[in-house]
Amino acid sequence: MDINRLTRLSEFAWRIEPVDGMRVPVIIYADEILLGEMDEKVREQAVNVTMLPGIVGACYAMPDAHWGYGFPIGGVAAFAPEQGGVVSAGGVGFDISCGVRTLHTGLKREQIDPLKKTLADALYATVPVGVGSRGHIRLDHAQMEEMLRGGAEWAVRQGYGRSEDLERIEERGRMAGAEPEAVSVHAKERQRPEMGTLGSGNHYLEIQEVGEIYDAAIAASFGLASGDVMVTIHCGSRGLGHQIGTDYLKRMQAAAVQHGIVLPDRELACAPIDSPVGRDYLGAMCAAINCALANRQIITHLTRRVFAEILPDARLDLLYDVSHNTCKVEEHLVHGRKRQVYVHRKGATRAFGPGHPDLPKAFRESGQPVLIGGSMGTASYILAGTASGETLSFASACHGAGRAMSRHQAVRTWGGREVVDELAARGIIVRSPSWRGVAEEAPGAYKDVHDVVIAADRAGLARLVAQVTPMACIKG
DNA sequence: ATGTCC
Repeated sequence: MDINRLTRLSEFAWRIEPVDGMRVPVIIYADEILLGEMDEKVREQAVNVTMLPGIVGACYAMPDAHWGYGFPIGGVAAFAPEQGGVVSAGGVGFDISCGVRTLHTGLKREQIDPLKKTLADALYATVPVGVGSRGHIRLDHAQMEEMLRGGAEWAVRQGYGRSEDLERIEERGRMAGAEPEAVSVHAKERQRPEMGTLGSGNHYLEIQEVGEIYDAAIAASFGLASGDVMVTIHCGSRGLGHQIGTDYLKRMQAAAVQHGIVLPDRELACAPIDSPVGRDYLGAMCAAINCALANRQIITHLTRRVFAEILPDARLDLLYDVSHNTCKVEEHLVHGRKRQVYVHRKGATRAFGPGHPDLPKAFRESGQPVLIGGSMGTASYILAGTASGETLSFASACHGAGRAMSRHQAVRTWGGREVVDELAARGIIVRSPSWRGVAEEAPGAYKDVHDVVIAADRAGLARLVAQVTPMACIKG
């Protein structure tokens, strides 16, 4: 990105003034190097978003931002319904409520190391992974409706997990406002065989070791110490969320025309929050959030079953579960006044700071855990929400490394077998049904996640707490 | 991300 087109606010913040149809500014959080590597498309897309009706504050880009469908991935934008604010399917993303949850095994590296291969094989055999992977659960119509309304709370009721898990999930495991009737029959049919499956692309299940600690007090309050072994699950709402995205994109294109909304880009299709299509989408999207929460809950249950057989002492207590593709109604300060706004976070993690009333007691002092997944074979990071994030980004932070190279380019550059061998030489076991998938996800195809989280920390979006490094990765 | 093109 051309740095000369931006006004520098600080070492880690850049601004584009609102001109030519922009209703609010764009603010990008990144250091000069990350900004230099960022695609011009991020600037163009963020500028386009500021032209949508009812946008408030600014359109924000996180340090891991890259080119997405309509909205940049790593983008945050909030809209006010009383100002004709809109909701956009492209502003949430196709993998609705894709997210990350991290579990504490309660074990140290030395206890896991001799059984790493056994665990990787057993997890790979138990958790369905890959394109079109199918699970063992088949929900009938009534169960599907209950799942879409109940989320992880429903999953726990079905025996997939523990009631104490729910405290450690955004929305306490159940997103209010879900309307299963706003979800097409086709979307539900696609989801029927896919409950409890990991999917493909950047989704994974990883065994990780806590490495460096950056904030000792918060790490201790999260129960993290160097050498501890964690399990992280990264996946979303599978076919259901994707189909909802497809269904509503079409309806929103018509709705935008009908409501006279001028779209700078067709991909920004949207509908007023207070309109039939807008309300239906929000109901369907909340149902997809519940689907993703239930999905991660079932995979957690499968993971615990595997550990119970191999390492019966493993606790696998849930640290936290975050979603990074959502639109949520939240109260935020807009020009110094508290207002209810619809915050789109696409490839951006909610990062509520200390004292936020929606956080469970365990995180009232520290701020919520912000889980940042790296690429396969690189570190992941655990951060904590800050008070400053509220005014900087509607309490949002980055979500991952962000691609530096297209999938196509990655496949031309590496072979899957080569990537697996290289990682094995570094002690990282990879199990995947797809060599191509592994090549697409080669660590070199991603930006350096370390630079991304440093930028997020220095910009004040979230506070660095701990680094975790991979031991074994089950890859879709 | 995705029954990687209805």
